[in-house]
Amino acid sequence: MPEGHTIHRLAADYRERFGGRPVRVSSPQGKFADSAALLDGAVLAHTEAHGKHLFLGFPGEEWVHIHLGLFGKVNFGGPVAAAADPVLPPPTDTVRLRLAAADAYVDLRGPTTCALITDAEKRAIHDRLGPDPLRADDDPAEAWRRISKSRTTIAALLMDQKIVAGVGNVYRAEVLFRHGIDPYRAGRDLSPGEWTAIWDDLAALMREGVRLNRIDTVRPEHTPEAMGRPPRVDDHGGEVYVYRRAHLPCHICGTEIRTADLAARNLFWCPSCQQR
DNA sequence: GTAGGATGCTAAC
DNA sequence: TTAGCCTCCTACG
Repeated sequence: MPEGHTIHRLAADYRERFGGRPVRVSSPQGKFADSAALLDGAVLAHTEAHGKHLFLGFPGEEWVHIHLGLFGKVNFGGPVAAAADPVLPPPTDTVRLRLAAADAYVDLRGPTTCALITDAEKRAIHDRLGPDPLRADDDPAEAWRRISKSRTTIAALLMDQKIVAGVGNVYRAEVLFRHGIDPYRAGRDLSPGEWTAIWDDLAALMREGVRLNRIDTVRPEHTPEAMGRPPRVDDHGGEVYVYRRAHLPCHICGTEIRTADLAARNLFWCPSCQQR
């Protein structure tokens, strides 16, 4: 689940359900227990996302820094139904962080990072992240400065959070397909216009991802209905062109989708639609 | 029941 | 470049 759109969505969901209210803070799994005790009863004052990093702000410029990594999951819930005196279900023992109010809770499991940090430490995290297509004030030129000088492949550059924040393996594969760009092209071989188009498309796709809480990248004219084909089911919940479709025919040209290892991640692309 | 993978990242070699 | 971390789910016996 967790690419940047998930994290921005979580920032909004945490704010909507707990923002401005005092929250009970606990760490049933234990690894965040000391910090949870310090925060217990404090008001959740801010929530913010930058790329795949989530920040929960408490009074005194203290922040809970959360990074889901590959496995992290967040689960919102309410009281057990049909109880005369509504009670929240007890957390299971893998819950790293639970925030709870009288009528709602949110559980965090399996994150790479869940730590209490200072405002200065938070600033340092922002400083090492590139611009995020989902942050309105972020500047794509900052990313272009590095991409346009780099011999590294655009596929690797898009996954580098120092260069662009929030893009993961799905958006990487899909945006390159949508622009017909060979993933192995060097960053410096892209034109400024190509970069602008990629950035604008990422911003639009990821905004849609926040809204729907899933990744859909297939243009209306390429949906199965539009192309007169049987409906398809992508097993990660969204509709995509190439991600995890290795050896299946390309939706547009029928060529077999290829896959390869790139920087320890699976890359997917259509060798026919994505040339130059 | 078990193995293997997954939308991520970092430290160590 | 590799191992390691964190958890859950599916596929396969």
